[in-house]
Amino acid sequence: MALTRQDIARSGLKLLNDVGLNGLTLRLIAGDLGVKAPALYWHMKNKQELLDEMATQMYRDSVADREPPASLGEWDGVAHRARALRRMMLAYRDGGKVFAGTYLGDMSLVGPHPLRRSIEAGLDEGRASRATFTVYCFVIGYVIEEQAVRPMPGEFDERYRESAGEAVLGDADARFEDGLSMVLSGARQWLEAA
Amino acid sequence: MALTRQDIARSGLKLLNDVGLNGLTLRLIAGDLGVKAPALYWHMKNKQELLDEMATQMYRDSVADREPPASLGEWDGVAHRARALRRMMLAYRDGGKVFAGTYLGDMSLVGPHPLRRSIEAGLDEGRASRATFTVYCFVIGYVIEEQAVRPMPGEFDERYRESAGEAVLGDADARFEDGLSMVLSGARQWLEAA
DNA sequence: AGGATGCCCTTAACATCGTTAAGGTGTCAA
DNA sequence: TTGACACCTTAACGATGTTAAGGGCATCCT
Repeated sequence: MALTRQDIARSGLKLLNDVGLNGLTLRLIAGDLGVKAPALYWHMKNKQELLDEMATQMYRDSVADREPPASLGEWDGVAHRARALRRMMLAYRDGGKVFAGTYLGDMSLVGPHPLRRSIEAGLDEGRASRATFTVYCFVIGYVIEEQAVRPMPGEFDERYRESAGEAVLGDADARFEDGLSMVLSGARQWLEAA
Repeated sequence: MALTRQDIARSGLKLLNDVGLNGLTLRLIAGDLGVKAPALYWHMKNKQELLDEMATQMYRDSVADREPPASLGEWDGVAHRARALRRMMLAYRDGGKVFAGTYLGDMSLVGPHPLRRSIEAGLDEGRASRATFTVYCFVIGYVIEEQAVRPMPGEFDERYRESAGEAVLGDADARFEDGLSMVLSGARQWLEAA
């Protein structure tokens, strides 16, 4: 059967864990799909488009994981999504670099605003977006730094052994929770002071 | 006169604004320095080491700009450094991607802890580091997203025109100040609740 | 039925990239 | 004078992203 852009993106994501972003080549992906490299150019116009599709695909695959239980309050939902976003990127080697700053093809994946209920109740939507965007930026930045030190869970870039401080070396999950709670409470209070 | 690692890094940073990270080639840098590409391998063992040196150099060049006036309080100093960190990355096309997650060669450039006075007065240093690291992550994440939409000040990636929200499209400086004030107050309160 | 029309892929090739091997030129010390 | 070392060149390698040209195979029109 004919290839689809999603097939290609999935193959790219699968291989990412083995070879990393630098080792990810069109010929490798094509080989994995039982096809020659130029065939990919029927489905996408260059490699950047493949990377964008990979980012879109990893976002798509994690949409269910990201959706918070309906029982959660809005801000617990924001925290839930932030953790899911981190999990998503950590699932792939260089996942942060692949996802950060790449163009998301299918914008409908983003879904309704996490603070939709408050917005319907009168909260300024622009301010609400700025607040959640701040949380988003923190997650992106944290994971990129995290993956620089730990390319994969369990691995460790030894160069950081003595130069980096405890804030980046210690238990990464706990450090993330610390930062997240700072950002969340800061964003929340910023919104309430209006 | 003989080349130095700093010469090479500076040339790389200068060319970055013209050709971007993807267009940055060893032969291009070598040509700019009046030298052939393999000459660079006398000074560094591969291209990644060049990128690390570039990150180190841009950090080095901005150290004066980052130092807050002595009159400022500690948290105003943290804000001052965060703004300087953003300016540093925005000064180069793809500056965020170059700097984020690259290994900083000269760790002495980081300087003393921004909250040094409070630490000497009894503040837990580990917690203080986690707080400032959170601010750092936000700045990194924000600038990466910012430069994805605006490769250079004044330019604009048109693909984002209709898909992205106001939080990323509007006045980037003002949006950064919003996010920064959220993160700062959140971090500060997290520290004080100990 | 038969020929044209697209879709999806292949083979071949290109320029350019990071990188290595080997060797040259200069300088400075013994 | 000779040797060693620092710094660079020339030549070349394999691999990469990308393009050009064409082939097989289904589908639809007449």
